[in-house]
Amino acid sequence: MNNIKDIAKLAGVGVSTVSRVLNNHPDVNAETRIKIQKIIDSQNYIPNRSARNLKMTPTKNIGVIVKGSFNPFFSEIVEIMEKNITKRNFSLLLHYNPICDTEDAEIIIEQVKEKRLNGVIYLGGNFSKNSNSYLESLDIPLVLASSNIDSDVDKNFFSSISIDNVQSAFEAVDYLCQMGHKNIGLLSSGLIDEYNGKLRTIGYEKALIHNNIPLNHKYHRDGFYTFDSGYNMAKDILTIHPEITALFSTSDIIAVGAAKYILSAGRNIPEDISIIGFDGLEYSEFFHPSISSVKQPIEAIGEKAVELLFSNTKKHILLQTELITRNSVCKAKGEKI
Amino acid sequence: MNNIKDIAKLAGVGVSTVSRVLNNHPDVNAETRIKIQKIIDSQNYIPNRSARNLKMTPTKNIGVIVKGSFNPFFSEIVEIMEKNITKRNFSLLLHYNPICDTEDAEIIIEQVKEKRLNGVIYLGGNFSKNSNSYLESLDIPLVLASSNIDSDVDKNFFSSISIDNVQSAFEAVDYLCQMGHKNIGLLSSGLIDEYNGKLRTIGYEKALIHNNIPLNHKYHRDGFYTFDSGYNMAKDILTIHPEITALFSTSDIIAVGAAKYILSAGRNIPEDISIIGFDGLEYSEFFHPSISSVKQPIEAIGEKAVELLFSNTKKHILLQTELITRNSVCKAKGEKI
DNA sequence: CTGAAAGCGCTTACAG
DNA sequence: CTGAAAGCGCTTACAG
Repeated sequence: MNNIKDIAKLAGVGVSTVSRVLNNHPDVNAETRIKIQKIIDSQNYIPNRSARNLKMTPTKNIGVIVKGSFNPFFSEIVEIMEKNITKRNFSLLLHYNPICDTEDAEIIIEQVKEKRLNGVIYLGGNFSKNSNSYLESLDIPLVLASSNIDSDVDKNFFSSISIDNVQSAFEAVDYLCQMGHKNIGLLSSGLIDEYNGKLRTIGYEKALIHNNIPLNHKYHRDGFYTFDSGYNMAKDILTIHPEITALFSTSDIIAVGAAKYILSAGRNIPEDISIIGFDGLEYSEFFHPSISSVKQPIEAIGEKAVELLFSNTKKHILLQTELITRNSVCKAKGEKI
Repeated sequence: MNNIKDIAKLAGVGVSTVSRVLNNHPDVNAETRIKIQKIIDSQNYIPNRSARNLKMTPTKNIGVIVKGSFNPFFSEIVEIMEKNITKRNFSLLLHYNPICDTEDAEIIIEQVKEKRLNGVIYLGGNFSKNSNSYLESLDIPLVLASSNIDSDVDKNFFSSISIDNVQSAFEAVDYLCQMGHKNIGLLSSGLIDEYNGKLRTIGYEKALIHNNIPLNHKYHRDGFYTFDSGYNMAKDILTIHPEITALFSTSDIIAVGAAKYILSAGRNIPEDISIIGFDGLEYSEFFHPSISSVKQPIEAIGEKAVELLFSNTKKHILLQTELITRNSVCKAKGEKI
């Protein structure tokens, strides 16, 4: 595999001229350009990006770093960001940060150095006290979107955007209460996502209190973001507590797993058990019956994040969600319609 | 943000010594090492990976490049590869190649140069005649897994592993025939994945012929890998052809969308319509009723790909799939059990 | 319009 | 055990 010197030699020109052709600089003689381009093509020459990054002065690159790899929720947000970043004549450089034990804040610095970024949007991830020193040393704008930010993180060095987890969960559970449900189970993602799990649990509890329903910690299960986990949590809680008539789940995947258990056990949704999920993904819509869900404002997250990045101010925004009612919730038995 | 020179100056040592600490080289005085490490930590210094890549001689790096971003099917395969690569004391460097108009083969060269890879496994993607010159110039082992490889690609420069699409589809549709179905609709992903769509269509047709059922091209719909597409194709085909009693879908996502339509229309699965998906994903298992599916040999793909990479031979392997029967298929009406 | 040279931030023989 | 120097493959002023 050859480098720019080989190409220059083959073309009988200097490396600078080859570089100019590579980068579409205007001041190259037309014939020379064609000659060089032919050699580049025939050799299948591809410049080494590491060398390029090392030398190039930052040119309108926004890094979008996604924590975890296969999350359909983030995938849609990235698409929206792409549009909004390109609109401003910047490029989006996407990086997936696999779940590992390196600090998320550290990854940001690493990517900024490696790719000479002019700004970073980080999707997801966890930021704690340990992040502070990294974030402080960053000299370009940073926006954290849907990230878990501990209360001891210094918020002066970045902007952030997320949903009001407590309020969102409150609305969903309050709706269940208004439909007459009193024994409402909570299936949370607490084992894998303590942050969101906890906030949504608080919303759940607030809704019960608001409706004068005593809290019962036995109605709370913690699990993972998997169908399986939802299935098993539902099986467990509904077997032990047959008096439960509704389930609030902190994720659609968990809700689908739970719904699958309910139907498999020969019971009906919503007649026997009402259920609400969280995220508003297609999973829940295409389950049968379609599962009601708290829809995350995907578009707004994508747009606002880019807007914040370019705004030269540090802001921390909480977005509202929307409760999508589909066919998985009905009045509790004995309640009048 | 500082570089290795700054650290060296701060520590009062040469850059080489800092580099040695960074790379855990043994021959550094213990005290010096501690002193330098302290400064590295306090400065939150992170080496520039571009510079590193540029200089470092290749050291046991295997690149795994995934085409397209959010595919749960690939996600599991990557996990298995990770285990098998680490077992051999190599590291897996993951790269997601977003769908764009750059040749997949070109991306391989680019990544090899940028990251100094010792081998590449490419998951998915398309390889045509245009790929030949790139693949030829590659001087490290390459394995294409689940990729679409045109017949005019020169197979002497890489190994490959994929499933027997024709046979897999044949088995699924043959099973449908044996259950007495004669009017079998085909919902294919042909609009977005011509390659797999075509091969699975051939398997479908072979099965019908094998069972003396005349082909009817009106029973064939092409769409995308989305729930929505499956829903709409099912709606269309079942409305126009009420005589259809079974559906074969070339993807689980399409199958779930189709199943959702069937149930939404007030019809039953499998009593009114039988349905089989493809891939064996959790989507289909957790739908209610669980949808039968052609399961891809995920483990085998992951293991064999790594094995081939390290084997020093060029081989092209076709793996068998397994038809998982769940609750979405029954005998056609009028057929005796 | 073109080329020689400096330098991006590292690593690694080499000499000590 | 340590440091000065060369060089990875590019880009970009600079001089012509």
